[in-house]
Amino acid sequence: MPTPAFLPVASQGTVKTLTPEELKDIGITMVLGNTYHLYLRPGIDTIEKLGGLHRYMAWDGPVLTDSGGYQIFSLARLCQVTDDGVVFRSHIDGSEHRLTPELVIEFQQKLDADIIMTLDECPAINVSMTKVHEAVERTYRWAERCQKHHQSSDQLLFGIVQGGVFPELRQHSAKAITSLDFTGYAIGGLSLGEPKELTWSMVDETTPFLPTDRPRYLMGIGSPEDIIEGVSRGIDLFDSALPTRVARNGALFTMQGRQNIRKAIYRTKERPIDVDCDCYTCRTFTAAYLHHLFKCEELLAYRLATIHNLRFITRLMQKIEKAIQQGTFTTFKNDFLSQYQVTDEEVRLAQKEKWLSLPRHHNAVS
RNA sequence: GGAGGGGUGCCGGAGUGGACAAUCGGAGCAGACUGUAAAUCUGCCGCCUGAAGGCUACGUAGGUUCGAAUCCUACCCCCUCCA
Repeated sequence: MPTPAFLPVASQGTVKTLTPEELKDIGITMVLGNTYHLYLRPGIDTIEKLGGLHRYMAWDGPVLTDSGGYQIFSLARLCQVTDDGVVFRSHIDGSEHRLTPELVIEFQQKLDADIIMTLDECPAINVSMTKVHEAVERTYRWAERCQKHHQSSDQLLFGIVQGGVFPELRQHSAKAITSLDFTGYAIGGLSLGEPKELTWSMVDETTPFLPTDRPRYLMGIGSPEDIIEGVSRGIDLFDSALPTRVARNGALFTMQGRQNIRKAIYRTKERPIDVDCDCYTCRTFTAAYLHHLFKCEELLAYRLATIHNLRFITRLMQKIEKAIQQGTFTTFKNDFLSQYQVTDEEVRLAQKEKWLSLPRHHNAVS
């Protein structure tokens, strides 16, 4: 069973604001690139000519590239999905492009990533069961084509399970995708706005169908509390833009939960943002100084905050690993979650209300 | 001494008889962010209140009017120009 790992997002060939050296110091082992973004800019061939993504971004650790399936969802206005593939308009200049399962495999080969993903269709969370069903079927057919087209033996190809918030579709997709022989299996299409309980129940619908001897990758999950939940459900790999994005917006992870460094109470706080943390930021600067940098929109603020949040996550992963080895994971989980006070009840209910108010044809929540 | 311009909420700055507690910025305060079109977005922001509602407000003091930040009179202060 592999050690649980978190991959920071480096869509454009960079974990925003950090150098590879800093990532190493923080303890990051693998990063996530994005085929869609790198295809549009600078272009897959450009990166290939320059020696592949590792050399291009000066990162000698492993790289996992996402296929661009998520962008079909997040840039839906610019995309049109057919059985053949996706026709989309560039969000940069409006030019038209086409992505197919085969092209996506070729692109990722040219990028020379270590782990690559099949092209999947990731529908928005509030679409009808019929549409999600279509997406599940298409994702399966695309997975088949990706696998057929995948020749390189030194690149690991992962398949992706879809199914929205519908238990039967999750199961169906999991069975279908695992009928194909992939090195690892990902659970996609979650954490798109649905309530947490639903996210986890969908994970629980899926995992029983995944082979126990292959890594399981929960895509797009990356808050501290969610990583712990995921690990407790047998997930090995996580990625998310959350730790880094949230950092740039002033939200910092601490053992007592997420804290907004721009809050007035930090103006004069002489201690580091998280006294338990060993990151460069916490070793060197007071919360008051960080607060000031954020207020002034100084560029250093974003770097220091990103360093801290990523270090918080890598330390969390280390603690998780240790707890698993010692057989004390459940205790660790309970201790962590009780200390790391997640969103309060009021906020949770507001989120649920928001979710219930979303337009949909079939409501998966009873 | 004369001529002209101006004084609006924490700041800048609209408004120039009713739809104004007052556009819009900024600052301030709080919240969100999960396979990154994000150094982004949202809310609050005179006082009292959870809200309904009420109260006090546009330099000061009077006045005109059903009604004034907006019109009139006087005064105070600031800026520019001429002596």
